[in-house]
Amino acid sequence: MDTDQPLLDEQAIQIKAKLFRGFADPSRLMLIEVLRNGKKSVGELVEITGLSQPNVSNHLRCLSDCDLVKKDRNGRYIYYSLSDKRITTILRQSEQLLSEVAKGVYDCTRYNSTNGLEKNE
Amino acid sequence: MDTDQPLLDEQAIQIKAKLFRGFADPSRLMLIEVLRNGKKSVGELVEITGLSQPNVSNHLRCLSDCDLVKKDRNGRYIYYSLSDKRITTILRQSEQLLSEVAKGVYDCTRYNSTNGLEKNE
DNA sequence: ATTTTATATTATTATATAATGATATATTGA
DNA sequence: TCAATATATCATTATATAATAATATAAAAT
Repeated sequence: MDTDQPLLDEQAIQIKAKLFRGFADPSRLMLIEVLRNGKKSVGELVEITGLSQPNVSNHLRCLSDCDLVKKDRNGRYIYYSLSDKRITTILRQSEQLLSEVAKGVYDCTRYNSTNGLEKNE
Repeated sequence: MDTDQPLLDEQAIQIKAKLFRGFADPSRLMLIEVLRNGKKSVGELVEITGLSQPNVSNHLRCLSDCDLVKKDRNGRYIYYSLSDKRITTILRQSEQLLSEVAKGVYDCTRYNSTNGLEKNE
């Protein structure tokens, strides 16, 4: 057994996991997916996603803190957009991966969140 | 305001978010990172990561259910390895993205898990 | 200045899930 | 068969975090 592997950089792991958590929530991911089509105001995001306004706002703040989206105020509207096109690349590649492993992921019971996709009307 | 966007495919979002949750936990991500260097038995993974054996086993089951890793029994040992090289690609691209947004992610306070990196001795 | 509209914040509650401890199930060899 | 080793399962507990409701702030228009 080879226990003398180069040590794992725990900080690097932590931060990478944290990055993925940005994509790992259905509501946040939905917002990101919508933003792939170009910038949107908070109100538009609320309408399109059906999420509540505070919920959208909270997730946007999270994504913005993580520099995954950037904001751009125009009058009373604040337009959000993806900060980096690598985000799109990662999403595209995940879709390709999913085309292989979708069934397994679908059936996976360890986590099975049903949050985030209820309408608010 | 354009509310007549093509409807979001909620099932697709759910499953994609679920895929990312595979990568979103430090312990699981650590296992995946180790497996980037080639297949390892459960015992080796326990040693290398410092996680407890049941914890490793649980996470491996999760990853295996999701078809992100595959198992290969050899005598009493079960060797795990990454199932698809797209996983490596996604990880590499996330590293690139992180090189841009690392500070934001690091500072992000919305989620701040400190789990998963304690030793078990 | 007040009202209206757009967005953000905050405290609270509920839920998902990670870690642990105890135990069970292989597999091999004596 | 029994002991030893390797891995898996399961119930429990603890924690992280998503959603909500209520409220606050900011900008523009009247």
